[in-house]
Amino acid sequence: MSSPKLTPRPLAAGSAARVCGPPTKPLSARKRPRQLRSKQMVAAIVQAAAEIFAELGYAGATTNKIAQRAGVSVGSLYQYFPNKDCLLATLLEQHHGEVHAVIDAAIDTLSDPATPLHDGLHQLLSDLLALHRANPALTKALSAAVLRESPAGNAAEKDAHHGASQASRVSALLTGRADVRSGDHTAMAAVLGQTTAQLTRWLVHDAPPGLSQDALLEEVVQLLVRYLRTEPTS
Amino acid sequence: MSSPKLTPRPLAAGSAARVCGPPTKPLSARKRPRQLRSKQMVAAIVQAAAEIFAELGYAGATTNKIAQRAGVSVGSLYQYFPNKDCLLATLLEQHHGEVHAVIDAAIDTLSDPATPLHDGLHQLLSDLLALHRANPALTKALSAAVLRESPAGNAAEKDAHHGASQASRVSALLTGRADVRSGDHTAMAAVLGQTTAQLTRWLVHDAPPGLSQDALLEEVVQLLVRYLRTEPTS
Amino acid sequence: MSSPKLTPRPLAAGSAARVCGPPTKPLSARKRPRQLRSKQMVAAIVQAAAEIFAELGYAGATTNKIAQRAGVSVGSLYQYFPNKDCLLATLLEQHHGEVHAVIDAAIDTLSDPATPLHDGLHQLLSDLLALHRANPALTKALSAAVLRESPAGNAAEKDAHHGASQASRVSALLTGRADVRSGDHTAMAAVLGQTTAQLTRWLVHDAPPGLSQDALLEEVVQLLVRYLRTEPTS
Amino acid sequence: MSSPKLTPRPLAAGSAARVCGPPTKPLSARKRPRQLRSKQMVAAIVQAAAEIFAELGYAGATTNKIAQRAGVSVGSLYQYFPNKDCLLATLLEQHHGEVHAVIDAAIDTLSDPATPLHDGLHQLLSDLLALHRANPALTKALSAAVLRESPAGNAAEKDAHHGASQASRVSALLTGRADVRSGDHTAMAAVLGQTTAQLTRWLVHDAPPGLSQDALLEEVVQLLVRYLRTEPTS
DNA sequence: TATGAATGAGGGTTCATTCAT
DNA sequence: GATGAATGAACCCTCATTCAT
Repeated sequence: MSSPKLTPRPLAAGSAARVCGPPTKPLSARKRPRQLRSKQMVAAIVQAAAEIFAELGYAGATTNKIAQRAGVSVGSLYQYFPNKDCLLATLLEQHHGEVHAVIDAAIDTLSDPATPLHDGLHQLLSDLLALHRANPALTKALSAAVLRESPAGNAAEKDAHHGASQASRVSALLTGRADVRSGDHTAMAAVLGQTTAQLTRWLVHDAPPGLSQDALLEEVVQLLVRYLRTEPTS
Repeated sequence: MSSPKLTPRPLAAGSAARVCGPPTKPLSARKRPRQLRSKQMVAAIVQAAAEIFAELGYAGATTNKIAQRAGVSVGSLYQYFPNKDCLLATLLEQHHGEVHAVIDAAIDTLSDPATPLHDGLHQLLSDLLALHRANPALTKALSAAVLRESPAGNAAEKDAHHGASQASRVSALLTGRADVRSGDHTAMAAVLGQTTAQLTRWLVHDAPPGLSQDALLEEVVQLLVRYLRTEPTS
Repeated sequence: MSSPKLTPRPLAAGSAARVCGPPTKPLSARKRPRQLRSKQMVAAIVQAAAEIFAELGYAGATTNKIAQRAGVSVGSLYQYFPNKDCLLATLLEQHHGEVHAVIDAAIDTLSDPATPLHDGLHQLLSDLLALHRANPALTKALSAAVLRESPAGNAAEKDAHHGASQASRVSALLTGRADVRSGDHTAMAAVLGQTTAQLTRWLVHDAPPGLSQDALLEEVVQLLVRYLRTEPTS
Repeated sequence: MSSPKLTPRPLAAGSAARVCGPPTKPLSARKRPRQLRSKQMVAAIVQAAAEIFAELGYAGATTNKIAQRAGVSVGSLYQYFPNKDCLLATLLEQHHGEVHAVIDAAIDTLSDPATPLHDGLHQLLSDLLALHRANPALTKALSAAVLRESPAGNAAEKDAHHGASQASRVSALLTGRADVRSGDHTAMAAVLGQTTAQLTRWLVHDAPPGLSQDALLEEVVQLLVRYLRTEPTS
């Protein structure tokens, strides 16, 4: 520090290479009951972390507060999450999983040529908004945390990987749809993805007052639709 | 690295909401020379803060390091910036100033009907990118920091205010241009602004590898142009 | 690890390379008063450390306790001693200094051929005993601490170096005295040194009950004298 | 590494001075098999403790690591050794047992007037060195640990007791040998014992580089022989 | 009796902020 | 004003020990 130090710590103690997240070791049937306790404990900790991060932000959160909120001792927390960063990584992974699920669903929907571009994108954005609105404070805290240098690169990488595979699916989707204009579909998919992600966050966390959310949502949909569609010819 | 305590020190009595930034009090002619020293000092501190934040991020930066880099004592730093957050706020304000200047220029350019939408927007994005690229690490650190809860709400508000006035100018601009489709120009201006801001950040800090920056930039321009323009009729 | 440190911990906690001991930077005349305060502070901390180590041992001692005993804040302690080990190293260095002074004096005394071997050695042992008896608990704690792995190798090295130079002086001394038998004086000096050091500790800390300290001291002197002297011929 | 708290946990009521070491309670014939398991378990734990102490030192060792190395649960470890210190005490006792065996052998050898003083002492030292060299790291760790305050006074006392009986045997031996000079044989035995013990440690753990171990060993033998023998008359 | 998850006091260290000089 | 030594609350994390299973 690792010290408690940096990412090092000679850590400091806490070494760099430590793997994150609750261990998912295979276990004998004999251990079921403990296993159950573990699961519950991990769940409680993760839930508590989500709450505390949402309330105080990553920096303001302390492992002791999280443990307390979870109704658990710090020691137990550290049994399952070797350090604070791993708590964040876990939450991030979870969040990314949800986001990716929504996106996958949208990809599926839009893979059907019968689905109008507009409808598919509207659905996607609505779902993402719903996701964020389920716990706005948390998603905000997570957004803030990812920007810190090397949070839990682990989660980041995992997400990047998954994101990449989705990007190619989206790219293929664009190519496959007749109502999408030609162009560099790879680049377009990337722009599409970022725009969706960023504007969703914006709508949830910093929506300009005085404008209806629905109207703004529709605007964003328009932004995307008009970007993608073939020029309507007379 | 202690966390940004929400209630750090027992607040000194009567310091409910300390104002940020270097004091700009009017002063007697007698104090001119000191005034000068002050200016230089403040400048040195701000510069040092920019460097340290860029290098270590907001959380990793310490007021002592900043003071040292500035060649000044911590005490002096605290004379001009009542706390760490104010340093951030100042940097933020400065950055916002630069951004708004670029935007204002773009508004001016696009106010000329002779300027093609595409060209004006391309210029805007190029300039913003240049701005970020001048010190990517810093702008990244600032981006990360703004998301923390209550950074220096002060700066945020100031920016919001200025942003609002710009938004209405943009709105008017849209209304004034014949090549912009009709619609809720207020909402469109907001979407336009956010998209520009977020995608600029994206291009500078997280551009997807394997795609040319220029191509992506052009894609973003397309995104905006197609969003705004009237449908091209045959 | 820890918080978002860039150069982590790890720190393991407290990195290896940190230099120990109070800083001895040259300073302007202007800083005299502070300098004085510093000196006093360092002295108080060292004294407190000596007491606490003596009372609780190295492991049982805490930097907070030491700071408290010194009437100083932990922060100040860390201003002068970057970590706990350095406190130990300082104490060790100080102790070694005293020991070496005593030894140097004995070497000088015995360099005079007129000084009987017995008298010189008796004096040496008496002085060393007095040194240990001045603060038996501390010297015991120090003895215990040096054996820990890599305490503050710094001090150890410094001592080794000084010790080596003394060893060669002793070796020369043996060679120079007519009443010392011939032999491998280098090895003899080493044996002499170790025997002196170890038995001194023994006499102070673990003297067997029921035997007079004086008698034991004389025995040790005999041990050394008989080891060194030429065989008394009839 | 937490320090050896002197009053760690609120002492369980009525556990004023917990006895150390594996319980040696007499048991029914029925329990034989368990008895066997116990023996093996204790042996495994002791062995593991020896390894871990040797590798990490007393302070660096943790009961969990020891249990793991022994292939046993912490709980089991605590069943046989009420606390960490007892592990140390056990190891110490074991080591002392071995040392005393060597010493007893030497006493026996030297009780034979036909055995030259030199040869007997040389044998003694050789054997002690071999003992230490069998596991230098462990003996070093043990040496370091004994110096801590109140290690397991238990073992210390036991050793002291045994040591005392040996001391008197040695004293008698000295008195009985014609080639040993007259004097306070009690004191001489004590000095002899300590010198042997300390210099043995020294030779194994801190032998000065550049000098042959054999030569040093012979020097130590000389030290002792010359201390004890009657003056060789012409 | 064996297990190992759970506990939680306490440790070393950091750093925003103050204040005597 | 300027300085920087001093402060001390708080942080992350460890590990000896307990106890439900």
